Amino acid sequence: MARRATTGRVTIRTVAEDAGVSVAAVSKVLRDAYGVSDVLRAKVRTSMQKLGYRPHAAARGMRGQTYTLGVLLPDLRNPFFADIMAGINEALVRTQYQPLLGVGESAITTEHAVIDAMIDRQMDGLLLIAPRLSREELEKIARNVPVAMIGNHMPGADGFDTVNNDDELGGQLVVRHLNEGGYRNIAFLSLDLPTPEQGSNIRLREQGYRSAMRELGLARHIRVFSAPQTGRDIQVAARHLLQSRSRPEALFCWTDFVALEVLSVARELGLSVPSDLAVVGYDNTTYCDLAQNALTSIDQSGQVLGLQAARLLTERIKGRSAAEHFVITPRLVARGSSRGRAGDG
Amino acid sequence: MARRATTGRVTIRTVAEDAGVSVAAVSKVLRDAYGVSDVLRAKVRTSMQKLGYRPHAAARGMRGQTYTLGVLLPDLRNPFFADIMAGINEALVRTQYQPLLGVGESAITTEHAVIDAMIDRQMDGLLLIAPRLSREELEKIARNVPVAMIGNHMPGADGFDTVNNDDELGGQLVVRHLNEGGYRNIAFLSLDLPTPEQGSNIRLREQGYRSAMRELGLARHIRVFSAPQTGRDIQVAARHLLQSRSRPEALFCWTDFVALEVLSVARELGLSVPSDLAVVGYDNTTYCDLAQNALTSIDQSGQVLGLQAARLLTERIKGRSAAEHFVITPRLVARGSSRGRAGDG
DNA sequence: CTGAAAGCGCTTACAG
DNA sequence: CTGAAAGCGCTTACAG
Repeated sequence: MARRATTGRVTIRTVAEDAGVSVAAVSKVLRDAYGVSDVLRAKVRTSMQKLGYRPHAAARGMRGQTYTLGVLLPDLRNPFFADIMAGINEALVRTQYQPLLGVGESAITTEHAVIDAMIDRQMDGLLLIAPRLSREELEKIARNVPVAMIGNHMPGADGFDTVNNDDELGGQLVVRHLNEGGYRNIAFLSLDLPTPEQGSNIRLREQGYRSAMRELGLARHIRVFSAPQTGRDIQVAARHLLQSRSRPEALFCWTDFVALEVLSVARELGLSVPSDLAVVGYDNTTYCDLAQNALTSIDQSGQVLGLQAARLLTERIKGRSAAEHFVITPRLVARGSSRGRAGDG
Repeated sequence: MARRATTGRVTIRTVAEDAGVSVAAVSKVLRDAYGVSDVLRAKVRTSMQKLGYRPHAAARGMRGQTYTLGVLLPDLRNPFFADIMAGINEALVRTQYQPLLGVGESAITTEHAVIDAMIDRQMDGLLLIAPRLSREELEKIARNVPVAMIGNHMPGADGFDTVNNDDELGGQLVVRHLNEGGYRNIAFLSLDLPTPEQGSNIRLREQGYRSAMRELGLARHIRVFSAPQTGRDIQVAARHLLQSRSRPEALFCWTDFVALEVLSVARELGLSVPSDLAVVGYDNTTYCDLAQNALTSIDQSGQVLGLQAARLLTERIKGRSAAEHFVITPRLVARGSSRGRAGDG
């Protein structure tokens, strides 16, 4: 254990010796850098193959890149994030970059800890999915490391890129669809947030809901409720809402998971969907399609969001500094949960 | 950009100068290593705080540990993995270790790529969740890096630790429960695997199913079907099975997600659950509890599995070399989907 | 208990 | 196009 000089590890130097070239030359081949002849490159490649060389990421990280991208997820329960990851992987396949995920647990302190850990590990870029962090905090982080963000509108941000669907339009699509089905008394079920950020996607969905209601002359029916994050608490809030005298005819929930809980409570209360109550979600996750849910939802193309964000991030790592803000058009997928009011169809 | 000597980064050397001690001393404080006086330690801590020092993980990785644990997940769709992660985080909070996740996409080649990437980044240990890799491959990886595995029984493996629930018992619990509800013609719906590993948890659930059927004198009813991974394909297989003349009275599905698809198909076909057909899943994920599913399932305490595995892994990193194989007792959670046969209740 | 020095495996100017 | 040398920020024996 004394001196590890000949510990068996195949390093850039082993390869250099085997190929009969300098260490610097091997490094250049490794990085696909400019200034090596094809002959030399071929020799080095052969030696690498033969010796089973694997670059030591920590050593690379000391001087150059780590070829690691940090992806921050709010949680592991929402299957929507799987769509986003599929897009990220699609963008990164055939590149040298490896995505590694951290879970923020929807808590600002945990998010900070995870982001710090990623920066400490010299990750080349950060892809933040629906972070709770404020714009100031994000700008600060983006000064240290390239950042792209999904699921939070900050069109004015000039330190990092954003990729979103048009949440306001999404909210409008829902209201118009429900109105066509004969529903008038439509409420919005939002998330109970300690610090409601202005540009958050939830807030924009609500704005879309409000503006469409007004447009359709339904301003008097505008009502916004909110429920916490976890299953139990959602049920309590939903039960309270559905048992009240002023129960709405239709409930637009900010995300699918909440809508599924509402469907559950409606069934327990003996309400029939969609005649007594219409329910609409957001994200169009796989569960919407099950016959027992048949949940109408907004598809925001998670895979495209992920693909686009990963591309913007790698561009930024390569040097672009002007911020880009990409917005996708959402699409409503109608299912049984909003098929029409009793007596209207 | 020429020489970065004074680039502003706070390093161990900056701290040493500020505290008026040696670089080696700071390193020792950083690692909580033996052989520093309380006075020196206090001085160093103060300087670290004051300067906002953050250890450079890549540099640490060059010589010692990276304090990073790699967690390999098969996919991001199954909410069961969120329970496991909660346990992992619980075990790691207040330690220096940071878990970072990679997604294997249920494909051996991707799993290999992710594991290689983690090893290249000098992660201190790997926590593999239900990997597809063979025992030989796992033993080989475990020779390079400490490994703990969840969701795959390999009691004989002596190179790494395993943490599992007793899947065979789980399978037996399901059959006994269904039998008590008056079901006799009980089938098992397994996963279509290219290379079915012997000790895989799915295989053990099947064994439990078989042995319990025999025990109850139902050997003649033993039937094992299988379906692929993805939603669409599962539905096709389920539809075929439920439309056949020899439709079983009860279907035990290897995991909740498949059971939810079966419930969906049953509803589409106009079958009533549980009188025409009982359905049981495995993992007791949050969706089981929704009224529209009311899915009976086996709870294998994902959080405990994760907690235990993370503990074993850190022990192993600290030096233990004897393998440990931990097994948890599963528990059946009965819900409406298996309440009893028509005419029996 | 404390510190000077070597070295981990790369990348980066720089000189040839 | 090619290579020798310095250095990234730590940890690790080793000597004092």
